[in-house]
Amino acid sequence: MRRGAGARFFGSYVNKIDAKGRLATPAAFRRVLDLASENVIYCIPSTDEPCIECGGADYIDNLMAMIEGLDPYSPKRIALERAVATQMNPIAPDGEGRINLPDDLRRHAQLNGHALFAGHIRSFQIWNPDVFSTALDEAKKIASDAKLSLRNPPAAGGGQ
Amino acid sequence: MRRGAGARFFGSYVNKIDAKGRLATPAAFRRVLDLASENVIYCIPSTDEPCIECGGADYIDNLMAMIEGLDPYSPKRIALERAVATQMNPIAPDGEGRINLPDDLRRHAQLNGHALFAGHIRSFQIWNPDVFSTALDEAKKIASDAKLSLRNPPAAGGGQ
DNA sequence: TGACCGCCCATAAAATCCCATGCTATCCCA
DNA sequence: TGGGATAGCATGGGATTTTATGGGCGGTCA
Repeated sequence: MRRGAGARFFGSYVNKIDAKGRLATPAAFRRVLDLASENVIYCIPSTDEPCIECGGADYIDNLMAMIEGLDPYSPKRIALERAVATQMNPIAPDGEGRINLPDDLRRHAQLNGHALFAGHIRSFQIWNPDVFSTALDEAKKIASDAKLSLRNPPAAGGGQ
Repeated sequence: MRRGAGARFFGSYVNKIDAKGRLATPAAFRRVLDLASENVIYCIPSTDEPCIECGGADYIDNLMAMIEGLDPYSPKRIALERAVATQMNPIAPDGEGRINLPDDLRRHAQLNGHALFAGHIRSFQIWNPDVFSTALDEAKKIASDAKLSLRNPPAAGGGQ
């Protein structure tokens, strides 16, 4: 099984939020996160959608690198730093890989009894399952158009 | 050079789904997948047909390269990630090369007792055998016309 | 003092590992 | 060329491990 740099978040999983507010992260995602080396999941409310964006150490490293590529005192950079850093929640899962989301995150994603984990390759998102299903339908429509404009990357084999 | 870079999925095979839901992948396909280097088969429900699209590491690498070429937060990319990544299932075959398909995939392909593996050159598909036979008849009809639009590939540089 | 959090253990269901078994195709040697 | 030996393959089933979930307990901080 490929690990670390090459590992990706795939698939979607629905888990229960128990009476104590705990939510088990899917085992497949835990393996990608590599919690053994750093027991933290970084969670931030999406600015555009009612969901929570999550990732591990390399997700946050990549995000920081993109921001730090901007000019040090540009308004854009300062705004991004503020918007991202203040909203970011590093959450440590318990021994069984469960997390306890803060109230504001839970409210932002409209979570109640169950939560859906959606793999987004280098990150994953947490959704209310019902809200997600409509978002997925939307995405499929856009994707079926977008697919037609995808091109084979140079030097790669066939496939489409 | 990756072993199996030139290998292709040819032929069709019908295997049984046993009482535990396990399904043996044809040995010929296993060799193409090169499970020795990464024991995963990537499976996604086809958007257009009642079947499951499957491939190995290079299949997914190619797909991901197309998506990751887009800007990180562009709506198109997010839609593609959602439509593709959340529907993608990385499935690890057991010691005998058998896979256990999740319920949603099994339902999408209308699988019950037996499953048909259909080679598609760089990927393969899993079908209900009965459904496949009508799809094959359709394809044969279209193919006899489509052949006329085939052209010779450029002589130089193309191969690998 | 009381809500909450981190830590520990329990459990049932599901996934996975490991070994066994016929059957078939292939190989090898006379 | 023929026929026995051998290896590969799809399939079956018991044993083991993983995983999601539930609950208890002590500390801590307001």
